Amino acid sequence: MSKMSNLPVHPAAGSPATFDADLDFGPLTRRLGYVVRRAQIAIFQSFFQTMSGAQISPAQYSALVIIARNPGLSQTRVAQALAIKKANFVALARELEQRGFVERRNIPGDKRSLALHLTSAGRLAYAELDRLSEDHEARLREVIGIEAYEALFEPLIRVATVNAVEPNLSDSDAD
Amino acid sequence: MSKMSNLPVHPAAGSPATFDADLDFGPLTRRLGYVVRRAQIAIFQSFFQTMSGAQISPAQYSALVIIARNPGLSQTRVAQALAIKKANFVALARELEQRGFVERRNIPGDKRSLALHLTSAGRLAYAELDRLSEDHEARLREVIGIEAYEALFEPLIRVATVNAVEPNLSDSDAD
DNA sequence: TATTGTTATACTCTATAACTATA
DNA sequence: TATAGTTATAGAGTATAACAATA
Repeated sequence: MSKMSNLPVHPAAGSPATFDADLDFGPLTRRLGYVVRRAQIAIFQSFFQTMSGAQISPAQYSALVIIARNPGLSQTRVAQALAIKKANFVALARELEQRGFVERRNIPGDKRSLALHLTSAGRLAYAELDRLSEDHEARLREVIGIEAYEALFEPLIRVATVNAVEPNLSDSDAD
Repeated sequence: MSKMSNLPVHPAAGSPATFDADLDFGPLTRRLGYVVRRAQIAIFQSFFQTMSGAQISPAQYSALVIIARNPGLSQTRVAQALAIKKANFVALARELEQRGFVERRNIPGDKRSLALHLTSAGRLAYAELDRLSEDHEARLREVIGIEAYEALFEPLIRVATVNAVEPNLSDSDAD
């Protein structure tokens, strides 16, 4: 019941994983999902290498960012922002608390909610993590060039909304 | 030990999952890994919607493509092409065989290897799947625009090679 | 000795349902 | 009734080690 460390996403790392030059990939290299998937795996592996000293997963880092920039949010709200089920966010939040990065404060108005804040140690760690992750971005820029790098964000963010609900519908389930 | 259907990657689908406009995401929207990850999840969900009739996962589709375009490859070779561990490819190959799409032939030269080929049913299914998946690409193009869409592939493929091993090293483990 | 396909296994991630205590 | 945090659980993905048959 105690696991200590939510890390791995696919940290086996070390291996090739490139596109095999003497095979015919046919339409695969023109399937955005396939290409994005391969890119995501590679980036996460690279992220783990860069962050190896810090023992932090991409999910943990993203949670720290949201909490740092939006202090006082509830767990449900942070989970929602990161598109994580609140049930699955519990373990993540708990570990960040146990490592002394995050505080879960009771708030006056509502005894159910817990407001998330960074501790001073959390702020320190976050600053360092942010620096490291910026180094990681720099590494990626070196691989694909600054122009291509810059050009990726807007379309990818747009793609991330393909399944967004139309704004004038029932808007049923929240989880 | 028999599971019949390797499907879901994250097919819960249906919900928003967009970037929350009234929260500060800080550096997150400038972290390629985060943006690529969110895009990948959205694309896979969209893929499942488009392919819902065909009952096919992205991994199964990609395997069919490789087998279709490179008939006679061994399991290990296909797994390698897709960056899947050969151990984990066993179930996938078995299901494609059980659904009548793929044949595993013994070859004269080597009694260990199994050569993978599409059956005629497999070729038929593959043609349909390819058509559907092209429809899916069209949908993505509509969301981000044709120019942005076209511009994504080359940089993403390049990113996918960030961790590629330098060509003049020990080249140890194969799996 | 090395490789192919395979099994077994552990761990992570995600989704769902249900509970509790509040509201 | 509805919501926040939580627990339990099942399914799917992935990594590792080991084995039998074959090379």
